[in-house]
Amino acid sequence: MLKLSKLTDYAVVALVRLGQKDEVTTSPVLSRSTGIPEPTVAKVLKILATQGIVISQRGARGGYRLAYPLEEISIAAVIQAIDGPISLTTCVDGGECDARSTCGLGGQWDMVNAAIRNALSAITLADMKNHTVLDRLGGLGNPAPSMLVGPEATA
Amino acid sequence: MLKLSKLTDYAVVALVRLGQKDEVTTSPVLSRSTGIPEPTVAKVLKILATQGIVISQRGARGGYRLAYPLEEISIAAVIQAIDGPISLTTCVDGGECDARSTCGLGGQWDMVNAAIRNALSAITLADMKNHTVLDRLGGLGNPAPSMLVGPEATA
DNA sequence: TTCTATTTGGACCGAAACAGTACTGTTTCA
DNA sequence: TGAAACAGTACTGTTTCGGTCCAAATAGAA
Ligand code: FES
Ligand code: FES
Repeated sequence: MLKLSKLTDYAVVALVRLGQKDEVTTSPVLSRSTGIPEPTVAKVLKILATQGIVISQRGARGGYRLAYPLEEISIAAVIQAIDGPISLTTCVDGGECDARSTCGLGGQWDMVNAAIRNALSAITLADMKNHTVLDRLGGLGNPAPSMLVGPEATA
Repeated sequence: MLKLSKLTDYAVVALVRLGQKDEVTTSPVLSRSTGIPEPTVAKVLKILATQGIVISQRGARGGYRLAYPLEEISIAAVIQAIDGPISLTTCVDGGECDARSTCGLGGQWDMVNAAIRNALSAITLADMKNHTVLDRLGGLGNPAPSMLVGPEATA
């Protein structure tokens, strides 16, 4: 469905919430303030900690805090942290593709990947919080001439 | 992993191949010329047919042909046909999200979705075939200030 | 006209990835 | 020393995905 995992969704919510106070916050507290079930938010935070996006403080009175200001954390970074690398297709770089020899459109996918990566890298968590995405980008990048073909395919 | 399904990958390959001859082609033929396993390419074509991207002709001497020229079929359209709608998160439009009330960043995801949709809509199958993506877009849209934060997260 | 070869159409099934949960161990502060 | 909080791992149920199989339809030949 080309949708990012629910975990990533939660991660963004949690991170934005974290960025609102500049102090360590525990998983239970974050769970209550975000509405995300506690075990889940804990898992997400753990992953983000290993990826260096949040800094953890163990022990009593411990918790998590952002490793960078919201302005410096891009959506792409969060997605990569949770879901792994952003490569749309299997046939990139060292990827294996059954049809490699006959396919014809060799590494064209890399271009598509780059396009998406760029789109996601241009949006920061601060933008998510402040609703300023359009401003910063000056209008969502390239015009995009409608969806083309668009067999309304909304099914 | 934010990767699109292998089926979509195959779909693009098959469609580009289809666009090279302006005549009906059968699944077995396409399978041989693309290297994609026959049952799989058949399935892909079937889906594309229901979505109106290719036109099917049943019976003996039947096969498939493109419903539009390659220039008018965007990557986004193909993805939507195979993988369903492009909505990165569960909490869009009518989507359900557990944390709706407390999350704070209401419909901000819609913006992200739009960004991706635009990036994908700007690339057509003809671009894939001719390697002219960069030309048409004048440089992949917005600069994208590095990945930001980029905890190399390539794991 | 009938029959058959050919090709698409739709249903089915097994495998893999994902989300969520639970438990145990380690660290820190009061 | 004890409680609080994170770290890591392992397990389980569910969903999605990739692949296979059989039935309906059409064109052409007999
Ligand atoms: S689609 Fe994989 S090599 Fe072309
Ligand atoms: S993340 Fe779902 S409503 Fe905000």
